[in-house]
Amino acid sequence: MANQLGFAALADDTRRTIFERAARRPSSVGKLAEDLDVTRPAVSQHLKVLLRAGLVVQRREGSRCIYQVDPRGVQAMREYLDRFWDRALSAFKLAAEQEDM
Amino acid sequence: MANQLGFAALADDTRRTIFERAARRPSSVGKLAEDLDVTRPAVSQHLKVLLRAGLVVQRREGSRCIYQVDPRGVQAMREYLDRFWDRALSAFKLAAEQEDM
DNA sequence: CGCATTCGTAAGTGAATACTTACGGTAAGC
DNA sequence: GCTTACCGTAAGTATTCACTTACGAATGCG
Repeated sequence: MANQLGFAALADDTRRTIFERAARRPSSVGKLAEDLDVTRPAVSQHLKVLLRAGLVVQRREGSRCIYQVDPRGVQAMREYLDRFWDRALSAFKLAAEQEDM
Repeated sequence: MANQLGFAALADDTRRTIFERAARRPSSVGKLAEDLDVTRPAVSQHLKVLLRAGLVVQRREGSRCIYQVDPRGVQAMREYLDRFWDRALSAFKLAAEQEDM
């Protein structure tokens, strides 16, 4: 859930902005689309991607749809990345040590 | 240096594989392309993206070009992500507290 | 010098994707 | 019931992007 999808979901500028807005406060689609140089349907599609990546959750409130960050997905993504960097750096250090010999 | 470029650089499967190989040991382009289902020029192009993201560095060795992980870039990317997740989660918690009142 | 190795890049192609407009469907207010 | 607000999705388009083949430049070796 938190690997390829997560990277791809946050690789887009507009989508990352939407995610950060949803993190600031749970908001409706129309609210998230305000002052954003893309149309509301575009925001809907971006939210769909963030949903599939497990980074946000949705909740109906009357006729509006509220999106907010899913802390579990964020946590999972964060842990995956920590392991990712750890592997990269530990392998690098190992290679550096072998270089010295 | 470590934001949009970093996300986009690691969003691609092939590129992430190449990065992990370069992390395991400094390698030439041809070595990185071995047993990879893309051609060597494709690997060259991927390395260019990783370079611009500051995740790897290159060094000439005779006629070969050795690529290895840049720990500074990795560290910078990691710190950027830590702040990114922290902002997202802290805003969520703040919103959750206001919800309780 | 001739030839092989290694690499980067230009040019072209097909697929993914970010975006738009148009439309239908559901909930709220009169 | 009718209109309005809010939203998701289908369809189409333009751009991005990952990939290939073809070529030229730089290094090493005989």
